[in-house]
Amino acid sequence: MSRDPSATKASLLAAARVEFAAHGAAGARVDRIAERAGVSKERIYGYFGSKDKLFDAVLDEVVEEVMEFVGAPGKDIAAYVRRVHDFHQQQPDLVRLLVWEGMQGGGSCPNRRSRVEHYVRKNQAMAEALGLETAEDAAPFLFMFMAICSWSVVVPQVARLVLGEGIDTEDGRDRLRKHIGDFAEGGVSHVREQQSRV
Amino acid sequence: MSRDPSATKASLLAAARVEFAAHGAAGARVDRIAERAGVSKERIYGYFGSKDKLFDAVLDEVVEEVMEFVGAPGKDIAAYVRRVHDFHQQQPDLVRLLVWEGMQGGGSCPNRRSRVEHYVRKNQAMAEALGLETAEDAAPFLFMFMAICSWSVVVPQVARLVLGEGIDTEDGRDRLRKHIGDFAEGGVSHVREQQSRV
DNA sequence: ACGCTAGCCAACCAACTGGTTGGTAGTCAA
DNA sequence: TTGACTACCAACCAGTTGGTTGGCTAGCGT
Repeated sequence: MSRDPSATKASLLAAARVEFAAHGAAGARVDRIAERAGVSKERIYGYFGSKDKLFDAVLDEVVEEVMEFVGAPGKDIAAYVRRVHDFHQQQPDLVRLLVWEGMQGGGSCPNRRSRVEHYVRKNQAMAEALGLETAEDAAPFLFMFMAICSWSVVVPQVARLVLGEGIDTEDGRDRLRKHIGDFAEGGVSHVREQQSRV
Repeated sequence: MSRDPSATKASLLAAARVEFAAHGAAGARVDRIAERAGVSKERIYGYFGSKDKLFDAVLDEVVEEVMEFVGAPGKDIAAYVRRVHDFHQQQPDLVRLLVWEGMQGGGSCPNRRSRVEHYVRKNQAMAEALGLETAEDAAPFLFMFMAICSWSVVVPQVARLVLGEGIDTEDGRDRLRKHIGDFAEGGVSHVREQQSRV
């Protein structure tokens, strides 16, 4: 074969990402990953040590990636939220990986350091956009945004049940998109009002 | 043994609920369910036919249950949302089962009929509480509420990362609780403003 | 040219999976 | 009591799993 370690590793990582996003760490099959990568599964153990460590590596990579893709929030918070929503809709991998991790994981969190750092930066950007003093003040907003932007990829069946078959249409998706943006905007301004009233 | 079919069935159902909520349909182990129920696993096949059908039965039961537990929304929408949030926090089973279903399921939705009915009723109650004309208008709000109320049980690791270790404390949870209620309230009023402006 | 290291794989393994089977024993009607 | 029916279980089965092993070979330094 091509005998190119870094290419093999990358191929494995890419295949693992598809598999893990689809089935989670527990449901993923090592053989399928190897097959999709066009490599012997032994290489997984050679390079990553174990299935779980491979999962961590994939998550790391994706989290890193998202930093580049979604720009910083601006003044128009509804637009930003709509952008995030679009991103998750088109590229559900990140959300799915995070949800798998949250649902299957035993509470331990690999790569804590770098991930905390990542969110601190996001919170700071958010604080600036919202005109808040500290990153901690912005955190709950970021969390809410993630929730409303991700929900329809996490429980698509519930979306169909609650919102009707309409979400499978262009028009239905647009309506939800708009709703999410406006909802977020209203949520932010109202919470800020409440807080400043103190 | 006790030789009481309905009791055996109930025991199996209860054990399955714990197992499925913890690991999902795919990750659940039939042997563990049987063992926890104190019954031979053959009974699962005798009563329910298959692992997947047992999952559906559990989901049915839980969805039915939640109808009783969470009361109807009133005028104070923030209070209602806080109540829902508390419910999910204390009893994560329903959310977890729905998320497993959404993440693992192939799009097919068992018991569609009764579930659609369930959400139609919820949407109607919501429409009434919010003073909206139709159930369809209320649906997106219900969906948003579910998202923000469930998110911290779906991705607890992200919650800890974004919001800081504080959420593991009484105080931190209270702050998030309040934030969610206010956020929802603001979201509702702002979206309604936008809509009436047309 | 030669040896040595590292990338790679086919074949293998023990453990575990969902699901089945043959048979035992309570229970109820006659 | 007998016979039939149903709840039940231990043992079993074939297929699959994550992970390992022994050996082959490409490519580099010498």
